[in-house]
Amino acid sequence: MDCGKVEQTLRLYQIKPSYHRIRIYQYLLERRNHPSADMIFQSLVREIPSLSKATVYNTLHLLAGKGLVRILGIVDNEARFDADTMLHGHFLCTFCGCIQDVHFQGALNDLLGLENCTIDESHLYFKGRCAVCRGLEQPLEPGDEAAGPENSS
Amino acid sequence: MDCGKVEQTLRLYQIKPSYHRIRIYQYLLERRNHPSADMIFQSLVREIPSLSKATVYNTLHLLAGKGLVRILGIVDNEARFDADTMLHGHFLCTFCGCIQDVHFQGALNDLLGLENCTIDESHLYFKGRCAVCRGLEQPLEPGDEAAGPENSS
DNA sequence: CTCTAAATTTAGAATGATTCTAAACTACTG
DNA sequence: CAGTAGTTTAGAATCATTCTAAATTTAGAG
Ligand SMILES: [Mn+2]
Ligand SMILES: [Mn+2]
Ligand SMILES: [Zn+2]
Ligand SMILES: [Zn+2]
Repeated sequence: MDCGKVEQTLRLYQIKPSYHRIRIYQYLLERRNHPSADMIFQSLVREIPSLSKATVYNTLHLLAGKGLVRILGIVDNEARFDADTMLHGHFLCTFCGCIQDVHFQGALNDLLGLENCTIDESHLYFKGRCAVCRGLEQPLEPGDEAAGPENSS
Repeated sequence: MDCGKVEQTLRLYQIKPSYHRIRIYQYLLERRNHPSADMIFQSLVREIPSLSKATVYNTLHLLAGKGLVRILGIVDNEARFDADTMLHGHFLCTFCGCIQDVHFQGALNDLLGLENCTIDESHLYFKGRCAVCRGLEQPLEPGDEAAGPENSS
């Protein structure tokens, strides 16, 4: 992913493209892991030793507030982040911990009870056992970044 | 809600119906607030002064494990609990904090990418501003149990 | 009823993700 | 250079949840 392009996008969304912000957003765009704040921090701190975890949180919330990043509540006690803001769902394998994108066809025609509500966000989550983990007794050795099986889509 | 009926249901699900378990499950059945563990604890500890928060957590996880309760991840940093295990979605008003049930018509025909996965749980969440809070500058004074507007369904 | 073992409950400590705070640093302006 | 706003930092604070070990209750046997 081109760094200049990342910078442009940030500017487009009224975010001053500081070095840290570029690197954090770039990380999200390149790895489609749906990482936690700590996964981002651990990966980037190798190259940016001065990086603070507070900066990661600050930046992620800034990006989310501007609509560049979505916050997933699919895992207990830990936020996950996704630079893909198109409407799509997610599947969490409770065996290996991987999170896959789920695109769907068809739609919910009517949402009973929300007629007079304003909807800002929609989240569709599934949990279960992924294709790789089906039939396994032990989860596969997790990769460096806990990616689990590659997303097929 | 009849206490004997609650007891029966617990037994049906292989849960020994201790006094605390009955009261906690009964709370969930009567109030359809989608409460947090702490809301349950604060409400019940008035009548059961010896009640421990650990018991609330223990019981909720026991009930969830047996399929009598669903755990909602709709609110940041706090689990919410629902004794309604029928498939339905939820709407969180980010203004007043109420959580409403959302029943839907239509369905997702195909879930692309999950062909070889086992799905154990599905969650559909919406966030926005509820009918009562639309147009308000300040959220309504929250009720004792943070119920927000009554669920219309 | 009494005795034991298993199950349940309890208080409080520990955990861990996230948020807060105040200081240090950087980029820009004049 | 000096001043200001914006950014980053380390570490403390917060708070829901989990853990632990002891106390209590329950159920069954004698
Ligand atoms: Mn995604
Ligand atoms: Mn519900
Ligand atoms: Zn898996
Ligand atoms: Zn509301």
